[in-house]
Amino acid sequence: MTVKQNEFQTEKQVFSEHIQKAGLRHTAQRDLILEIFLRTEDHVSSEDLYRLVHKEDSSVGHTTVYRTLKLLTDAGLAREVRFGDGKSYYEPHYNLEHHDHMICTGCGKVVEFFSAEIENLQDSIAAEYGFKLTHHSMRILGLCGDCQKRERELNGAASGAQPRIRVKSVYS
Amino acid sequence: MTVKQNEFQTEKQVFSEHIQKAGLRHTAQRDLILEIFLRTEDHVSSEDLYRLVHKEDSSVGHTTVYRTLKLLTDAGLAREVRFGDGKSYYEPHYNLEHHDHMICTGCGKVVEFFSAEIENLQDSIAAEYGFKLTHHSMRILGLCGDCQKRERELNGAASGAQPRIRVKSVYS
DNA sequence: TTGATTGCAAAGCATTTGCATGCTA
DNA sequence: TAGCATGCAAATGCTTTGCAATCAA
Repeated sequence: MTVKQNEFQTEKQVFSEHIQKAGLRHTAQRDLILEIFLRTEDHVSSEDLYRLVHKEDSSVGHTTVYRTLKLLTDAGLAREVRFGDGKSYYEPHYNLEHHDHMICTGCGKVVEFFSAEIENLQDSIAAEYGFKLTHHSMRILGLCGDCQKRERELNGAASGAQPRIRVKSVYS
Repeated sequence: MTVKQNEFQTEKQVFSEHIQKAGLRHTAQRDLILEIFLRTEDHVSSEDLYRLVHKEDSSVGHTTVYRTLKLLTDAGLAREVRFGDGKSYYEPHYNLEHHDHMICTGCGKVVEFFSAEIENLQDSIAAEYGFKLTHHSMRILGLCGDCQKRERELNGAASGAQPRIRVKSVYS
């Protein structure tokens, strides 16, 4: 494969350790899937990742990608997010600052953001109810600037659903 | 049917108006589904609501419940929430103060809470990115007090997944 | 050698859709 | 009467599972 050997050393190590601790096995498929997953930006669905992996090694099946994404999530290397379309998306998680998502209902654009104040408030709310917070997800749905503009231009014409586009994320 | 006639007058009116404005039709099924939906507490899945409705009128089909829940959402009477198990849940929305959810990953208990500070922060974040916020959802996942206790008692025994129980909500 | 892992195909779910029939306006 | 609504059955789309073959340790 065409993958550089010394990228993502830490993540690979975390993965190896998780595999050993859990008594699982090291396989070429898992390596490849991890490697390609770590190179993704934004949020990949299992299907997205499957296609990427399949391009490099067409012997890897859908099922393995599904199973490996769960494994990566368990290992703390991936985070599962849902945007409300019924699918699961995954994003590399390790050593990444936690963030939340704002999604445009017009074009599907996803903006990632982080707010320390909101994080703190979530902690105190959890504490208030005696919960030990493990993680959380927050989604803000709205219309992005472009879509507001487009809506003003169409003005009144039933705009219907725009094709769902996922653009490169914007970090705050 | 055994439904009291003067409950939920406002909601019924909102529904009627929505139906008229959209050029749709008034049917016995829609009335019954709305009526029963408004009497639910917590969050019902389409399946849950179907069973409740079916008990009163066994001629009502699954499909109609699905379609009516979407209609109620459009009319602003229902809110769709997802807890991450792949299903959609709905809760009566009209005239209810907005709230978010905290979910116990041990027993599935759902606590509803509201934080004005978080609401405000969400507004400013949306504004910062030029979004016109329409709605949002926030889920906090963690272990509730009881499950923490149970975990401490089992202490080390692989606890596995507890049966998923949905308890009556706690309002803040 | 042992048993975890894989990929295929099939099964499971929740949800949606096609279509003939029924019913509202 | 026109055409929206209904309910059934079938289709869809994502995810999971059963299983025989494969492969890591």
